[in-house]
Amino acid sequence: MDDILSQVFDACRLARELETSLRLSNVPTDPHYLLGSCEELVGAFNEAIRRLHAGNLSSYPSQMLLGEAPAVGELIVTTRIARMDDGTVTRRVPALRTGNLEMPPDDGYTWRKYGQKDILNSRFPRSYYRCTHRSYYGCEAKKKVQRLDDDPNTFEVIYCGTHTCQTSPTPILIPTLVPSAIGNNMNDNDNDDGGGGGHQQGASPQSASIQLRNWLEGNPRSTGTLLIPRSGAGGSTSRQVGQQQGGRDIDGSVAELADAMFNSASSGSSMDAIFSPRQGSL
DNA sequence: GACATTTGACCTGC
DNA sequence: GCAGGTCAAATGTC
Repeated sequence: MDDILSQVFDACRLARELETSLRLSNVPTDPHYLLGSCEELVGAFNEAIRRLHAGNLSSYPSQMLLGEAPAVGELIVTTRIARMDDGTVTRRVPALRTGNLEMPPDDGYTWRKYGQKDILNSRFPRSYYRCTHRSYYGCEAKKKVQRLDDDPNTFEVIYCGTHTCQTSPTPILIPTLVPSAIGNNMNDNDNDDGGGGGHQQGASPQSASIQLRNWLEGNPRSTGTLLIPRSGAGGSTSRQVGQQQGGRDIDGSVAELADAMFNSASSGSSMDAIFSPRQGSL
């Protein structure tokens, strides 16, 4: 398994190198260079996928293999979901092995941490988050995140309230670096929330993240399987998606692009144009 | 400067 | 009184 992780890390490293290269470049990027870089990226991820399908899936923790068999290109994180009478939803989310174990896998929303509390008889503190857009949209969504005592690699995430920020009529502008990986899904979601899914700040990865989240919620809700749209290896370490400062995150991270590409695969989106759709080989 | 996290203090319900 | 949840000032990051 380590070699697979190494391969994934390598692919992420390539993505970051490309990102850095693009950021440092003040001149229009050579299409041939871009093509070569993207092909190298895709090749690296494909290699990781190939190795995963070469029989290594059995090394996953059993809880990550619940539900349907993964499609090619899918980043699989399976959760156990419990819906309470009071409207709260509790999810047990395995920490991504390639990510920061101190952080729960991103769920596509943008959260602002407002408190942390040591809980009686718990080894790990509980963190309290509210939607970043509370002040703008009055979004009352909150979540509590706590690592399990008996399984520090698993987070218990308790969602309270629903997001209202996504219903803003403001159209989403996708970062230029993410032209199609998100766009296909965006159309799907426009049907779901009335052309919404809108968010502030125009073209930001945050918007892309919300789009991903919208798609994700529309997909696996009945299966108890949650596809976390982003791995810790893809970018942020101490922050979650989009929690960079306003305007500054306009540079779509190539690593995020890679993640978006990865996670878009199962919906038959543009990922299919990159990775062969459900290649059947497993 | 704007917005993030941290963390001790405060509030509330049991 | 205690534990969980929230507030808000201090501080950090970009």
